Amino acid sequence: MKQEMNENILFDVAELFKCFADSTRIRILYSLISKERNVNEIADLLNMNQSAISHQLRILKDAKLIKKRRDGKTIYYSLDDDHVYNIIAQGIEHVEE
Amino acid sequence: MKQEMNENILFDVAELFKCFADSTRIRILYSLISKERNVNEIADLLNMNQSAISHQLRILKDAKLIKKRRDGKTIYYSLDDDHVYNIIAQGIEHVEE
DNA sequence: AATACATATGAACAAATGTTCATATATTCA
DNA sequence: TGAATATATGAACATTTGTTCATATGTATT
Repeated sequence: MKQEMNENILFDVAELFKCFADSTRIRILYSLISKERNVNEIADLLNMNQSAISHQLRILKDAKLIKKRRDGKTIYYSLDDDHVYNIIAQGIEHVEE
Repeated sequence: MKQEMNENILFDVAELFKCFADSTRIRILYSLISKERNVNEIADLLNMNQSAISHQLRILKDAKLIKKRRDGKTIYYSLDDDHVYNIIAQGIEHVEE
């Protein structure tokens, strides 16, 4: 990590971490570590309504943290990036100390 | 990372990431990677007023991401944890792709 | 003790954010 | 084509959040 850092990059990093900074979104991401899931499955798992989950999935998708795949009526979401797992793992390590 | 995850832990992880999810705070943390700094130094560096920085330092302190050391009138802040560096580094890696 | 310097804090305000509700879009199947 | 299922979206609302302003606290120096 170089000494002089572009302000814009740190701004983007903050934007990225916003995705991990909400318990709904982080539970969604965590649930996708083991396997891909569709929207209603996630909603059931988190015991939240489908609309709330859809809104959050869009945020995660825009941030390129997850990707989608359609199979008939169903849309499956999965993690899109290795960093996602690593960042969550670091976070868990920190809070578990 | 184990399969069944305590909901509370993920909640705490989200709380942790909130610290990294604001550009003021992440610029503060980034500025502390190279060396400890006092409050006014940080305020000058980020071109923000002293009060705003103090408020954010308190949040970072409460989250145990930074620690303080008094030397006379001056209080020096520094990073309190290895994970801080690692989490920021992962974040930068992701956005730089 | 009085002044100056460094930092912290509380209240107020504006801006950003997450959820809900109602409804729209897309796909499948009878 | 029409009904059923799965997902997406926009508006509204309440809550949270970050900054500013004024002021308080703590320390050193004269």
